[in-house]
Amino acid sequence: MPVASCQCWLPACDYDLAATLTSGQAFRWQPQDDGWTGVVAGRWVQLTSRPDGILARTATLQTDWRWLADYLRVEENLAAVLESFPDDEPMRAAVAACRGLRLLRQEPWECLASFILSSTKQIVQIQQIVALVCECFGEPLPVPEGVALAFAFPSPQRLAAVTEADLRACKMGFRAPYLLATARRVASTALDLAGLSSLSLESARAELMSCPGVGRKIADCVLLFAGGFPQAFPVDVWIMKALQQLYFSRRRASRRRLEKFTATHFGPHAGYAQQYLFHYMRTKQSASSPKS
DNA sequence: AACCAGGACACAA
DNA sequence: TTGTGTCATGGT
Repeated sequence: MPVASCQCWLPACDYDLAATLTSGQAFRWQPQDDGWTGVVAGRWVQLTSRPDGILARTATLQTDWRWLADYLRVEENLAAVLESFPDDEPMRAAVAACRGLRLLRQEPWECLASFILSSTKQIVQIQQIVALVCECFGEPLPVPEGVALAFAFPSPQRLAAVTEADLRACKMGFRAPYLLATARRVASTALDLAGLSSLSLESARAELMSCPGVGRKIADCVLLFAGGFPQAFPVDVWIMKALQQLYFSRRRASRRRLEKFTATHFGPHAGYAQQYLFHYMRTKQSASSPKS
């Protein structure tokens, strides 16, 4: 049966939708026509960038669009965030190169599961694995006519009920037992993801790190991208490279020293600054690398 | 065709 | 505390 689609206009200035959706924080967005399609809060969505806002389209009737405005954080004052960054050369360069890049507010479970799958994988591969997991175990969603099938991200209960072999069939390799064990922890309510935001940064981080396959970096990704902790500062290989060559050139700082630096130097929106550095390093490299 | 990817973990020294 | 090997897969 044909599904009536529904549209909404979200005003937003200085919002680089493409950079935001491809900057390695969310893994379910794919380009389609002149916009992007994905799944937010269990709904198929198509987003199209406009000079002064974002055009959103869903497959079913929506009376309240807060779920999407919250996800996109369209109400956030980006100028205030950028002004809180340290006034140094690396941050000036990153902001100049990535202006309009935003942080999203994702659902904790999908974010946690996705980043467990992210370890030692390129962003393209993470997208493929996550897509497979959704196709295999997620509930099918209503989509407009003529649009490819879409699936919800599978619940922790659903993943807790599958086998490690089922997960390995999704090409996730050694991450399969990690995802399975964590899904079972969340499904059994041994880990309360919704309650993380009421904890201190340190306590919330410790809670996440009690999950198998979740170390400091993945925990900080979940805290920053879904937990509402603006000071969480995930350090991956790109950020490490940025810190070494932009802030500690040839001084070989200790891990303890780097930890203190990332926790103090970048201000109250350190996680935002981190995302700018991350995207800056990645796009800078691909721009200078030869293409076939 | 090597090298490396939004790491975590057990185990050296 | 910091260094190394291992894990699985495939993009560049």
